[in-house]
Amino acid sequence: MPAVEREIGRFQTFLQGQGLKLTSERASLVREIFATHYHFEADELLFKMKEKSVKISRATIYRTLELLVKSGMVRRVHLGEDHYHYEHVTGNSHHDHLICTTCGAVIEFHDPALEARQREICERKRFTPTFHNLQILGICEACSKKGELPDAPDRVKMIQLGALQLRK
Amino acid sequence: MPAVEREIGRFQTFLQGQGLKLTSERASLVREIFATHYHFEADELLFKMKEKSVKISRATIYRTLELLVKSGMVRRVHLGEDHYHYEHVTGNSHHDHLICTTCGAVIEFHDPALEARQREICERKRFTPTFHNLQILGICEACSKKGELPDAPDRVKMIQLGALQLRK
DNA sequence: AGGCAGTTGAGACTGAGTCTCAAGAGCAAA
DNA sequence: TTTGCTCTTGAGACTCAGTCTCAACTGCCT
Repeated sequence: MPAVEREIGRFQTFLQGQGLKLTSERASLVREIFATHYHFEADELLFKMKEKSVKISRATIYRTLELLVKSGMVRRVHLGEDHYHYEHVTGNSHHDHLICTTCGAVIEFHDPALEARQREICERKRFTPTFHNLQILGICEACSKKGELPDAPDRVKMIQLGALQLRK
Repeated sequence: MPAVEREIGRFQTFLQGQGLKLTSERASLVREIFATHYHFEADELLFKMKEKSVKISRATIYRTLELLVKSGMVRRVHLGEDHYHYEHVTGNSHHDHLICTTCGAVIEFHDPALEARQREICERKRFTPTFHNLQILGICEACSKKGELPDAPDRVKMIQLGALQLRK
């Protein structure tokens, strides 16, 4: 009765509607995605499958992810990185992200008032929204308690530059 | 007198603070960015400079963009594409984006109520925000009137082709 | 003049993501 | 059973934005 099997069923229904088939590769991917991951990257998935000795190629992973995104079961999100992350969608719980620039933690939240306000803005601009994507970057509670600063390497560099100027 | 020259001055001040210099390459880039562009891509900039016979390398463009981002004069934004876009920051006018998935139009908006709500959310999660990034994808007024369907990335493709020719 | 940090362009490199192509699987009609 | 068709797959070539390296150059300081 695991929920994962239900997700595989949902995917199969979607595929059939498109005249496509649920293959063993596709099923393993759905199983992997819905069993353990929350936010993940395509290559991470490739690695995990290889670890489990499930033979599946990079191309198939990307192709399946595309199908999953089309089916609405998986979402592509930006997490402030220079490449995509994915997350599975359970039910219809849309949410947005707080991203800690110090430790990389990702905190999810959902706020109906925020969504309502966005809809108002769209109406005012006569824009028909289909999807949105909000990331708030900053420092999480744990990191601010530790007093850590974001972007440490830059700071170090600036201090070094400062020292050089002083010497001169 | 032109605002552009003031921006160059601002950049120079920033650079000096870091023990760096305002070179002619850096000045031309700032001039280009603040004169005409709003949202732009790095390769687009490379193309424009070549068009104007200003000799400047890809590496220098990326390096200068990085400095401009550090200085706070330019912002890196995601516009729903798979690579970065940049926008210059005038004053401190933060804004977010409505992005038409049919024609690629980008509509800016600023909504204090939305920002206030975001601050409330952060407070509740004890998260210290430094920056946020909101894109709402959908269909703009003109396109919904025309009844056009999303996903016609011709415009983007043309820019990529332009860049490709340049590259070699 | 010599030293030195900062800067540059050319081009090699990286790595996520895409595309191509030949081979295989499954199914349906003949 | 054979033929034909569509879907699917893996291997690996390819793309392209972005990064890195390195030798050459600049201009300032002593």
